[in-house]
Amino acid sequence: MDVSHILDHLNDQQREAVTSEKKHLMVLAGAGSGKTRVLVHKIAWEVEALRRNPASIMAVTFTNKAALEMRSRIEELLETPIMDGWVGTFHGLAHRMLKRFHKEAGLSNSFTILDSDDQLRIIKRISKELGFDESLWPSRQSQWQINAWKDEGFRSDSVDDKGDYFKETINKVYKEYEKACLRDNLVDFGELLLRSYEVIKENSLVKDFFHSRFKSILVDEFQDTNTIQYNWLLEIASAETSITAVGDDDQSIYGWRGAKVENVESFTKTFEDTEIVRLEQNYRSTNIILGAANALIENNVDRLGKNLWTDKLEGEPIILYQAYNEQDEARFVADILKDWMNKGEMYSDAAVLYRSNAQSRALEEALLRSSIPYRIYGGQRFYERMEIKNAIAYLKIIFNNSDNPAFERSISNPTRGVGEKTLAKIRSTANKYNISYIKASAKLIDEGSIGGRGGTGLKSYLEFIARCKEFIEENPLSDLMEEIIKTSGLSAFHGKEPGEKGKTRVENLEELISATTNFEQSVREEKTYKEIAEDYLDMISLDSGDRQASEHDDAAQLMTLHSAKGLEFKLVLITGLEETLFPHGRSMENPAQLQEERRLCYVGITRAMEKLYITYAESRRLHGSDTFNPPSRFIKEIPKALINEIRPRAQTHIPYNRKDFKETKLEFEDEIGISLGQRVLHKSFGEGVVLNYEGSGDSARVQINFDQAGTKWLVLSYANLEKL
DNA sequence: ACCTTCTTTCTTTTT
DNA sequence: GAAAGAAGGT
Repeated sequence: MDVSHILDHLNDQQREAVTSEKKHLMVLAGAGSGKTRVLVHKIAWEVEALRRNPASIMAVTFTNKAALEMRSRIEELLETPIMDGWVGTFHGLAHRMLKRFHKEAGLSNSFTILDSDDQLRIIKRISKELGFDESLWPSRQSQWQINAWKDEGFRSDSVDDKGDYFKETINKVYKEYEKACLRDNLVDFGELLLRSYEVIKENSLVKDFFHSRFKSILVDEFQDTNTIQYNWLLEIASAETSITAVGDDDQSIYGWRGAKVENVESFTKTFEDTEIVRLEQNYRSTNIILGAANALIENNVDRLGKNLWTDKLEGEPIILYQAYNEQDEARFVADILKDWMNKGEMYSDAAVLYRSNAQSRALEEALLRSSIPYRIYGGQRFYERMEIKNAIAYLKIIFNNSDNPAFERSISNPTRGVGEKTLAKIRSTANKYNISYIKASAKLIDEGSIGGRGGTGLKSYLEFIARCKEFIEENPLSDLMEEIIKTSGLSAFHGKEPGEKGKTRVENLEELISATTNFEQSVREEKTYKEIAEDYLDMISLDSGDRQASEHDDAAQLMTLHSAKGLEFKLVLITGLEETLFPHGRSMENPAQLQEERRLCYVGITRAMEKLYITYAESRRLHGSDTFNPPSRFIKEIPKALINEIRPRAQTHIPYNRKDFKETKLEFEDEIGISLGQRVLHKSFGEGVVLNYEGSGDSARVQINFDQAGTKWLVLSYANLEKL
């Protein structure tokens, strides 16, 4: 067969990667160097040149979106649909494995996937039952720690908590949480991976299945793998399996949620027969933009090393704008976008990036004022909305009696007189007889042990669920969905919430009905109504829907730097480059975290194809008070020659806040005797400049940027500062 | 069970 | 300054 078409449009490095004959392959793919291209072509190469069965290839990604894109690009290149291919996300593939081998995994065939909301609710209950004070031991924190342990591969009995009071305490919650999950057949996201890792490791039948089937595993965004994902991959691979890992250590920005860049290095060390290919030619950005990115990232140590180059034009200089405050910054952004459009460009080719979501408000207001259409990424996703989750809970309980979280959610939304007390009764009965909550409720009703409001409500609920079960035998999913939303009283319940909120909720519920209609129409095979509904539930359990609004309008894109990864835009504006904001204050002390911030900045810069703007504000209203932060250190790390700095125009543009600034400054000076910007001397930290303050009297604290020691908050009455 | 008021917190986010 | 969550009152 002629396979040249696979190699035709690749550069030397890309071709080297695709045709590499070593057993394993590590592709260090710089931003915009065509990494997905290599991944897709590598698969095509294995199928067409090496004559591998497509079913023997596994391709793993992190997001559903990436998996979908990879699949369709492979199909496009091979000109044939992949029928039984294991192309998907880590969690999706682990889920598939656990469904197939549920017996071996010690799960029932209808285990429930717990999202983080449900997980938190269960942890809260356990924490309470153990008598922990929520304010001392916040459940959120316990949840975080438990998930971190799972990501590291620890079960509660293997956690090393000896002598660590904090860990010992949370591990008590973990232990109970494990029990509860086991009893109710609940599997959280971390558990999908941990459990499937354990099964394949310990069960030879499962191991044989994977080892004999998969000859090649390809992993995207390898720098984002955490410990359990890495080990999971190593378990799935047999001694004969070749692994292709594609990643970029410079774009590792998820260390805070357990991702280990070190996996890149340990992979090449563990497997001797690994070819390392660097993709360094960038097809995206101008020379100037790339120069800035390269110079910035040079400041990180521990890099694997890589220097992007391009044969594109120099391009225009990067523009740096110093704004008075966040409003001025936003206005500037709006002006630039207007200009962009007036030059005949599309808004949708422009992105405005920021470090944290809170920054979007000022930008949105300015864009709204200038009537610039924008689309904002972030915020809640469709299947995470409360009203949607409530409706879905009904669907879940109809198809799975033992889905206790779905029972709890549906029984109390809408409220029907069944409160905490009745629920406690149901829970204890269920535990006593080892039955599901819904069976326990039926039992209690039959026994007549629940009377009054609770009894009536519970009874009609059970009848409703029973009716729905019959309904789906003869009717499509979308009709059932409509029945649930209308007849259960959910629509009315959410509709009477105050203000716009209630209206949107009802609209979303309507939207859910059409979502199910769409799903039905996309099903190709002959399936019963019931099967389609079950597929739908499976689909949404690992895909929380889109987070963006209407696709079609020509709108400027607003998003955090994190969500910009993997995207590209002709015009990029990175806003809020101020110390404490970006790099974020919480990451400034720790060198590893600071490097991650720098990589985040690198990701931001490398999103730009043609034109890059960087802005920062002298003063910014944050958490209700004005802050004055110096420009980000990242700005200084970009060579001056690549930057064109522009300052605000006429003084008349000075906004009101400027006045407030002076007033607070004066007040503060009167009271405390120190003003912002004042240089001071501290006994141990040396010289520094006052950046910010809060509080008054004895509790007043000042933030000082010391020349040597960095930025610190000090209580003024103890600091003994000397004015210089 | 529901509503109101107070307190607390304020990075990033996929599955 | 605002949103979310807890606590307390009806």
